[in-house]
Amino acid sequence: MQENDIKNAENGTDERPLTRIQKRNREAILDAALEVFSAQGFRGATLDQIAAQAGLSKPNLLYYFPSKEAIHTALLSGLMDIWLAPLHAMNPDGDPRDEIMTYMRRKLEMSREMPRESRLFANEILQGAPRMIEGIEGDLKTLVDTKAAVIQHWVDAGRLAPVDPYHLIFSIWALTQHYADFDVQVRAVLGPGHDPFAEAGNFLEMLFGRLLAP
Amino acid sequence: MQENDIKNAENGTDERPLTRIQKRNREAILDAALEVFSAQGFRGATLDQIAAQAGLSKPNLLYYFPSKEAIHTALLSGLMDIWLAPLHAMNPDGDPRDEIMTYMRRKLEMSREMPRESRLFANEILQGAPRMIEGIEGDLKTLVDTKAAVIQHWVDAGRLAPVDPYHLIFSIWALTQHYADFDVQVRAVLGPGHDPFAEAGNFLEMLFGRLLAP
DNA sequence: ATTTTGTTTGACCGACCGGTCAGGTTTTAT
DNA sequence: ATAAAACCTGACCGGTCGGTCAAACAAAAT
Repeated sequence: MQENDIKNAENGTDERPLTRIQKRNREAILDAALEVFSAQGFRGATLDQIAAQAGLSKPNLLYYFPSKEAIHTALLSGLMDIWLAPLHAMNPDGDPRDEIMTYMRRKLEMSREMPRESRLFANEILQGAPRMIEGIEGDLKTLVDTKAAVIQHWVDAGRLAPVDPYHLIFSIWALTQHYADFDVQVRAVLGPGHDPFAEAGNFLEMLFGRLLAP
Repeated sequence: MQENDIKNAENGTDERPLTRIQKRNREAILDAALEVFSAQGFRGATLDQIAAQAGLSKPNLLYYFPSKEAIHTALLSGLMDIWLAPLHAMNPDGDPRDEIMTYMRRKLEMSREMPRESRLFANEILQGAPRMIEGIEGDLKTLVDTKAAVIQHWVDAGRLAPVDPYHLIFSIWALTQHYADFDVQVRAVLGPGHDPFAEAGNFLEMLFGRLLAP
């Protein structure tokens, strides 16, 4: 007989620890799926494309994930936390302008270093967020509500120019993610010899600097 | 015998004038295609969806347009002019701040009244603009270059706060289109009882007012 | 009234889609 | 060494994809 009831101490579900091969292939699949989903959207992407990108056969993909849907869900849920981290890090006890400027800088940095993730989210929301609306109405709204209240307190205390906290946050999202999501357009318009993200950094420093000045 | 060589005076191609039925059905198809393409992207959309939305049979679609690709192209080329119109209307002889604020207001108005068109463009650019890169590198870049030069002259003449003209235009695009493209997210975060576009109007008036103040 | 032209559709095609499965191969545990 | 477990694949399945076509139908011109 065989000891079979392995319990994972972290979550109580019965999961065996991942083998080297499982770890390597799951990562390869998720990376390939990020590449393809972010460039094609969910419906536009195919398992064959993802398999080819990952260097695996299609049946082998489905050995590690039960369905196309499951791969997509795994990507989105894994990314939600990463995406919210910079906003989560905004400190109510810090200096108002510093905190908001730091948040903006971190979001721009994420756009530069994780453009595929940004485009994955953009694709999903553009298409009505059918597989993400729960997380948006839940975790995301809760976090934004919390941080918007913090900003509102700063405004009420006269420590910040009077701005609508929600639309301030939206403006940071819009401006920073634009450089990842519309990268092709930005580069085509600017032409060669430009560093869009570096220029955006300077521009956004000035824009938000002026917006938040008392 | 029949007089058959009808020449269109406008472009020299031999096109008969459109029938009432042709006009009606072409419009129905393009409207349905806008609905579906903007919500699903090119690859994600199907001819059956478009046909159903238009109230026509699939073969009948292909009686009016030779292919899925042709419908998409017709939509994009028809929309490019509409999309560029507000920027085109920016008057070099007008008051700098008025001209830029008016441009921002028109873009926000377009986001409110033509969200499907905005999402169609967003989908295309997100996915690398494979069917639009020509127009972006051509007409769009040319127009932006021209207007950026105008803005730069305003800055050089001290009539406007010193801003990078290209990124000023990008910021207007990002902020106004965000409310159309990410409508689902914006509404989910704000919750019920909000008019996102009205609030955005107020917020952007203040934001660009402060940015452009001398 | 009839012929010509324009419009519409059901049936169908090959290609591709997500997903399955039996069986082979490699790795790991004993 | 060998048995068990984990890993991988070619062949295949039913459904959907974009697109075709012959034939029926409707509108307009004569």
